[in-house]
Amino acid sequence: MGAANTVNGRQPVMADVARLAGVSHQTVSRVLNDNPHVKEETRERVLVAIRELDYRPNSAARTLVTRRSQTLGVVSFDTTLYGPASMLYGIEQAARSAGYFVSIASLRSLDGRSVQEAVDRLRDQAVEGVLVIAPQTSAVGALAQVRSAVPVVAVGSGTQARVPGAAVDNEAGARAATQYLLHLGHRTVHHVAGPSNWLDAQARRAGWRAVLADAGAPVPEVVSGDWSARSGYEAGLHLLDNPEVTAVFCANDHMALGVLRALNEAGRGIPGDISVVGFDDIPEASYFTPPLTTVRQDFGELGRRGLELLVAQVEGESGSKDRVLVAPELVLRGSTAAARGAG
Amino acid sequence: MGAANTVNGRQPVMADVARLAGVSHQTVSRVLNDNPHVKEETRERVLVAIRELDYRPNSAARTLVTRRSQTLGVVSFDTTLYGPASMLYGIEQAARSAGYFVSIASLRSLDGRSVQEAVDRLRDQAVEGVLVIAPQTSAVGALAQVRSAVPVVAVGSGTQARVPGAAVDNEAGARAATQYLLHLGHRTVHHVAGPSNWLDAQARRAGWRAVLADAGAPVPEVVSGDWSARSGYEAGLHLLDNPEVTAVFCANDHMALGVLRALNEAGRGIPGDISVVGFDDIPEASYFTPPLTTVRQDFGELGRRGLELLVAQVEGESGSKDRVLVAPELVLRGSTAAARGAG
DNA sequence: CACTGCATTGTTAACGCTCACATGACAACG
DNA sequence: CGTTGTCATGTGAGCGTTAACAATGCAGTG
Repeated sequence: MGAANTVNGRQPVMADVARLAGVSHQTVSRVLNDNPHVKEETRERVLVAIRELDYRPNSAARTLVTRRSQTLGVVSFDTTLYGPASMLYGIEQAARSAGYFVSIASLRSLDGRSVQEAVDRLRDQAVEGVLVIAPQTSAVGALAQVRSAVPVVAVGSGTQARVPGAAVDNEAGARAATQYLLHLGHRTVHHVAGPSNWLDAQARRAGWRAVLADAGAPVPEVVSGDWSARSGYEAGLHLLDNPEVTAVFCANDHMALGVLRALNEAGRGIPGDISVVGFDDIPEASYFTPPLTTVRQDFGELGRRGLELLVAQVEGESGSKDRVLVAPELVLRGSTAAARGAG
Repeated sequence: MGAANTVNGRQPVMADVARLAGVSHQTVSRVLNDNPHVKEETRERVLVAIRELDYRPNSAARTLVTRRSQTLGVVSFDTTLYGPASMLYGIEQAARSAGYFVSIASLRSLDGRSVQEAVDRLRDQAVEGVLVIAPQTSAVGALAQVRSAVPVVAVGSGTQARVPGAAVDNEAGARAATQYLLHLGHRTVHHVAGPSNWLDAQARRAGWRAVLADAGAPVPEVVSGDWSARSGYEAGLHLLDNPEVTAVFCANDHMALGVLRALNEAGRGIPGDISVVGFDDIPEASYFTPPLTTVRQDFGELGRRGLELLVAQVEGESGSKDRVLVAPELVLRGSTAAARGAG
């Protein structure tokens, strides 16, 4: 077998393959690019030579002449969180199957300058399009301002962003959760919201409020957190002050975890005394104490859809949609039950 | 101000800048590469022209001639998990500050072919080095076989990998956890292990066993899980069968969460009846019920150190280390207490 | 049999940059 | 006042690929 891998001590190039196969370099190029005007026998000979030398095309040279890098960029804020991490995973898979490479750039902070900086960084790499995972209003606002020669698509950034993107229908999810709690007979539902500068937090809060308003239920004051379990815990302590609380809808599972912890510590029964619902359905949610009723969103799917959107733009498909909404799903577990004295 | 961004409808190139500044393209190149042989006044003129046209160097052309892509590749298995996600984050930051771009490739499965495929994919992009986040023995084995013209470094892959890399000292962490439980007066410590094909799982198990052996404590049979909370829950159910269990060391926090859940359900007091220790210190660990004593490992640091290692290899620094061990730290919380009837 | 058309292959010129070397100016030196 | 050296700049080649066009051969056609 082959795998020489060097010719005169350097990486083999197209000309080396051509020489070995007894053809011109252009014929090698044709074989590589599946050009039909190559005799079958010649093609074979070239392929053998390629294998023999373990030749790999130089992507820089190809990019230089075709002006296509086959690379897409992903900008993300905190890939440590479950959501962004899962989206990134979905994105990479979709990119590969669409024939693109993926380059990443993470944001230092959320101001416009930082977003522009990351996009520039990717532009320097000649990416053909940019996908942004940054669900904060500031980031999205910055995004709308970004000067870019290439298409930019947002993923998971609420539904009102001024740039094309794929997002979960947060409002629908929040409505489903709130409605379910009301159906269980709770007089009203309290809400532990996410940071108000996150689009997702805004949408979930809006959905929750809309359902209460429609049902004529009182709309309690919102307690806000920062998505962390710690902030959920603090919100939980706050809710404990109010004996009327019987149902809580948390804007994400981590905060729900904190709430559960606060309630457990205080000896409140869940769901006996208080029902709790989360949002996200992180893998651990079924193993909370008690298992958490929550709204599942498929982050991987979101990433894939976002990437498809971007590819459509990059490849200039006319009439391609510029907005995709993914429906979330309410998952029932042990943290919710009928209100005391209700049906 | 400037930002013309096109010259005759195309992206500006070095020659356009040169013309505008009244110099040769080579002088522009010198300015861009901080060559000292440029008169200050000329440099200024060039910089102005660059800004005026919003010129950005074509990276493909530069890569073609310098044979350096300024890009490093990262191969990872499941970026959805907290550990890998955090490492990726650390890696990207370190890469940026070292002046490199980061391209990612995720693995479909863990066999050697898949690893080779991912590395090849990155090679096709002309990366100058590859960082692998894949802590399974199979992946590391495959890694040792990988044919690659560029340096390959593993991150978080136990301490015995046959390729250079950065890892947490899992054994030390496990020893610390086990020792602590023994000090609390527990007769012995049970272990919920990770999948046996993960190097981390092996090392943690080895550390646990070594301490028990040294202390002359009985070494109970190990219960194995797959890192998930679900498997921890099942392990917990299993442990409940044995009334002698008073202390459990879990190989990660998610499994510890499952164990907590099983014990809570069964009405066992934690830490009154049973003490539980985890490993990782995920952000939620302090909000488990009860808060989890665990072994903290700094994944971000791990990623940074791994990247530094890789950069040292890429830049051919002689005498550079090829192995870095990061020390973990035992974090005490509410899930552990002295054994009943002990000191 | 000259002529057209198609399949196959080769030749040459970009792509935009850096490297090696050439050039010109001007000061310092004997 | 020619020689040497140094700084600042320019010139030309080449990196490895694809695109455009040219050339060849061979079958089919009138």
